[in-house]
Amino acid sequence: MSQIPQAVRERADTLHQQLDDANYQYYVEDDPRITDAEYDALLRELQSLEAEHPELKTPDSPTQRVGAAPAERFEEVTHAVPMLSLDNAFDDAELAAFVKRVADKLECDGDTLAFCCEPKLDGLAVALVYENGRLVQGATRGDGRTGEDVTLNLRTLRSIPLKVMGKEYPDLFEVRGEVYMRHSGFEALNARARENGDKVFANPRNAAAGSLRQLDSKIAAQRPLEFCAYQLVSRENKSLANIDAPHSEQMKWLKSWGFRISPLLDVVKGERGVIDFCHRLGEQRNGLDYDIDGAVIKVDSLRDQRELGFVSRAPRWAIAYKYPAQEQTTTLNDVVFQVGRVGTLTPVAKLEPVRVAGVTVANATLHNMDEIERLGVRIGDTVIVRRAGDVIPQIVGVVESQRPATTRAIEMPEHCPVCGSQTERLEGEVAARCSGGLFCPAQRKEALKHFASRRALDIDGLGEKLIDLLVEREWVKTPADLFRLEAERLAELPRLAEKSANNLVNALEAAKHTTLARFIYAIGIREVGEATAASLARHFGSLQALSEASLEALEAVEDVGPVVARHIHTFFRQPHNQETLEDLQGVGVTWEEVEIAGRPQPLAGQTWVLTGTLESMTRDDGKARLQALGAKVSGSVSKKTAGVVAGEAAGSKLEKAQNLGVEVIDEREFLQRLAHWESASSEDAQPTAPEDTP
DNA sequence: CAGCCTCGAGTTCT
DNA sequence: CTCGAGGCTG
Repeated sequence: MSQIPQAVRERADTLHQQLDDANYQYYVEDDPRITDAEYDALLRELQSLEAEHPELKTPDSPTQRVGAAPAERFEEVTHAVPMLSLDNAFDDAELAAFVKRVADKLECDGDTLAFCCEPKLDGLAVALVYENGRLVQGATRGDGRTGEDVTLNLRTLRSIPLKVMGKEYPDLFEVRGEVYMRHSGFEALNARARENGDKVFANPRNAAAGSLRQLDSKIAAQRPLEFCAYQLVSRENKSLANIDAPHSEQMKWLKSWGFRISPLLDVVKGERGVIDFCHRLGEQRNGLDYDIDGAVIKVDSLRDQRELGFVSRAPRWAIAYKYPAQEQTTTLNDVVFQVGRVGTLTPVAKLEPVRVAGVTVANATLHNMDEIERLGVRIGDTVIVRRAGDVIPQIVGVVESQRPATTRAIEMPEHCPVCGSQTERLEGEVAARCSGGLFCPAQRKEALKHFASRRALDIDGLGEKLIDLLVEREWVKTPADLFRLEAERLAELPRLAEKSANNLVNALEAAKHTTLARFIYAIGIREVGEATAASLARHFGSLQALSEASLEALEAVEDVGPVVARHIHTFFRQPHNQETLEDLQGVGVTWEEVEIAGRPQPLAGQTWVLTGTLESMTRDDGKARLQALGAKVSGSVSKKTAGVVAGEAAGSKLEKAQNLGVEVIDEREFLQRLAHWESASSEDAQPTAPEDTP
């Protein structure tokens, strides 16, 4: 010891202190004072000093957060004070009942009773034991009575003080809290894993759990784990005079000792205060950088806590308020393959029905075989289902620890489940397809649905169920057959009374007159959607010209390259397609071949994007009016976008527009500009030309 | 040839 | 809405 020069020792102490302070500022105060690079430089300097003088290397040195040699297994730890679970409350009424129960038992006024409230982080509970201010043990909750000794892993968390700050603390105490991962850290971790081809984690909670249970603490050290304290358990009190201080007071001590506590922690009064806190937190929830699954409400007074005591395994003085889960686990019962309009086979998960964020989910798409492989999911597995900001449920992961012995692999069928044709997976493509074409009833149904859909011929009253029926009875094989349906015959169908049969026939009659663009879209050429169909209609002006166009002529059209040109070219040269097209014209389907032209188009060359909900019109109406002014209307924002119209509840597109500095206007401004543009463009228009919007 | 921009296709539940 | 892939541009 004595060989170490005084200056070196002092420098080491300073570095030690600076690094501890930096961790405290970053993790406890949320207020980084130095950059990551500066932190690393200080850490490296201390490491080199310690390398030269190993005596400087104390267990509480910041350099010791890098992890130690891998362990064989975790030792079992018995918690001196059991880590109990909490009762749950799922709504306001249950919160109110909790407050009343407590007030009645204490024989006091519930309205003035103080409760300490904080978010319930979605992570793993751990207990840290400090002796003489130094971290000596950290353990998982386990079953509440015994857990696993994960001290080496926990030492690597920079938000856990290895030595507590200040001087006033008990000789022996325990801090309980949650180990969790922030979204930002989780995303970065998964991005790295994806690059290295490693397994990605389904959610921050699983990532935190997996990281904490790493036997190699060097790996744990590289995981962005954090700790947030929620309770002080004093085992021995020699230096603190008032260990009976309210819970909220004790949380302040923890903070002063260098622990992170929730910045959202609040002391409130009575039922009103508790309920308001939970509602406020619910509103903040989506904006947080970490997952919470609810709030924890505790009676603040420790004396009251003691008086209330416990019922079986849960304290009477606390309750966990749980938000409806956005994520649930359930069993994957089966996987079926659905056949899409162009024959794409999509694996659909059949789930044991489970309530997720308010609705019961029984089906979820698995997209394709790549996704199945990525998830590593098998039939019979327990899977994690989420309904995030998006409404559509997705399977985000597998709970491998709960895999039964009898799971079955998911395999792409060799034959189409509907028509029995061979399936094929083209080189370089993710999807597999049924090769049956329109011979396959599933593809025929989907093609007809597409034909009748709103953006195509818009046949009112011809829904999914009816199409299924018509195809199964073989009344309809091609779109042209639709127009030969008769009301009396339709009325024979179950659940289709005379009135609706007549309505349908009328709707079919009305749909016969359409535009060239809609017609091209409706016939369902591969890779030809709404936008491409409109381009083709503008460019060729008639179906005749389009059907005779050479590959070169097709490629000259905007948005059409070799692949799409090939699809179009082939389509018009298939005999059955030619027949159907002739047949359609034969049964009286007509369209305007000449597109509206000649009117000035003030927005020519501009691309606009509509997002959110508009009050005075639908998005489609807005789109049509913009298009009539010469604008292109697209679904995604880029730096080439001329402007974005943001209605109510606009989401990611609005954000992207703001990031890219694209002009964003609200509905009022949009209406004013429309009026202006439309009047400007109608000045020169012929007086007889009607507006194409009401 | 890479990277950006757009379009097409598929999707759940009430 | 999101993903994947086709088309276009620098």
